[in-house]
Amino acid sequence: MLDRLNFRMTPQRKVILEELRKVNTHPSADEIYAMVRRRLPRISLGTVYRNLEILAENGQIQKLELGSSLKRFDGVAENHYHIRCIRCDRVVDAPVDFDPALDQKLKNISDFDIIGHRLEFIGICPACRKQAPSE
Amino acid sequence: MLDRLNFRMTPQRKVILEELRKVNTHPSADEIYAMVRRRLPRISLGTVYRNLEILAENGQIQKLELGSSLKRFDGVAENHYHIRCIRCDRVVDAPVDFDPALDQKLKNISDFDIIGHRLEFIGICPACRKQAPSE
DNA sequence: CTAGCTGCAAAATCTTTGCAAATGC
DNA sequence: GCATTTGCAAAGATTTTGCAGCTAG
Repeated sequence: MLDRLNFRMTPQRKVILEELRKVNTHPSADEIYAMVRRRLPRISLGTVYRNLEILAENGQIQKLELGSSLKRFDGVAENHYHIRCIRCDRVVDAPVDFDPALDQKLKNISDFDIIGHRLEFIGICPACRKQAPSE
Repeated sequence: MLDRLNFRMTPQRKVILEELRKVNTHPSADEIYAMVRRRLPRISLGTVYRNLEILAENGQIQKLELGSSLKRFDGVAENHYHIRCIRCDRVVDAPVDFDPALDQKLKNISDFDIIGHRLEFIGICPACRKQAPSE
C-alpha cells in the first residue's frame, strides 16, 4: 500500500486530522463531521468521508472496522480467530487455538469488565498472491 | 445476554442455520439470502436479517463485525488494541502492548501471507456497569 | 389459542460518487 | 497551470421496521 504521490494538505484535511487527534473516543465519520463543522461550518460530509479514507490509506489514522462494510456470519459458535484477505476480503478460520488467557491480561489494569476478545489476522490469500505477487 | 424465552424453530430459521453451517466462507447476509433462497424461494431478506440477529444473540452463530454498523476512526496510527463496550458501543484504547509476535504463530501454518492483526476486547465500561450492574 | 414469526414494501442509516467550481503547490 | 480537492446533491448499499396475515408449540 503505497502513499499517494500528490498529497495536498487542505484546511479541511488538516482540521479533520487535528480534531481526530484531540480525542480518544474513536468517533464515527458522522461524529467527526460534527466536530470539524464547529471550525469549518461549510465542510460537507462527503469531504469528511473522502479525507478519512485518504488519511487511513496514508497511515496517518486508523479505520477500526476493517474490511468491507458488510457484516459477515459464521456458523461456528465456538470462539476462534479469523484471517481476512486484504485484497478480496475473503475470511477464513485461523489455524491457531483460541487463547482465553488473553482476557486475563486486562482483568486488573482496565476499568472495564472484560467479557472476551476478538482477534482477526490480516493477510493476503493464496489466490490473490498469485494474481499480483508483489506490489 | 440471556437467551430468548420462546425461541421457535421455524423452517426459515432452520434452513438459515443449516446453510450457514454447511459452508466455511463466512458469508454476508445477502449471500446467505441467496443460499437459503434456493431451498425456500419465498423467504425475504428481512427474515434473513432478523434470524441472523436472533441466532447470534442465542450464541448459535457468530457475527464477525461486532459493534455497531458504523466505522470508527482512530487518530493514533500506531498499532494498538481496543476495548469496546458491549452496551454503549464506546471504544477505548486497551492498556496492553501490541504483540507483533502473534503474527509469527501463523507464519508457517497458514497459506496466507500474514500482514498483521487486529485485536479487540469486549467488555462493559464503568458507566454502563453502574447503570445496570447485573443482568 | 397466541406469542412469535413471516413476506412485503417502505424507511432509515451509512457511504460513495458525479460534477462544476475552487485551490494548493 | 493543472491535478487535486471541495461542496452539493443524488445515488448506492446495507440494514431495520410497520403491518397484517400466518404458524409452531
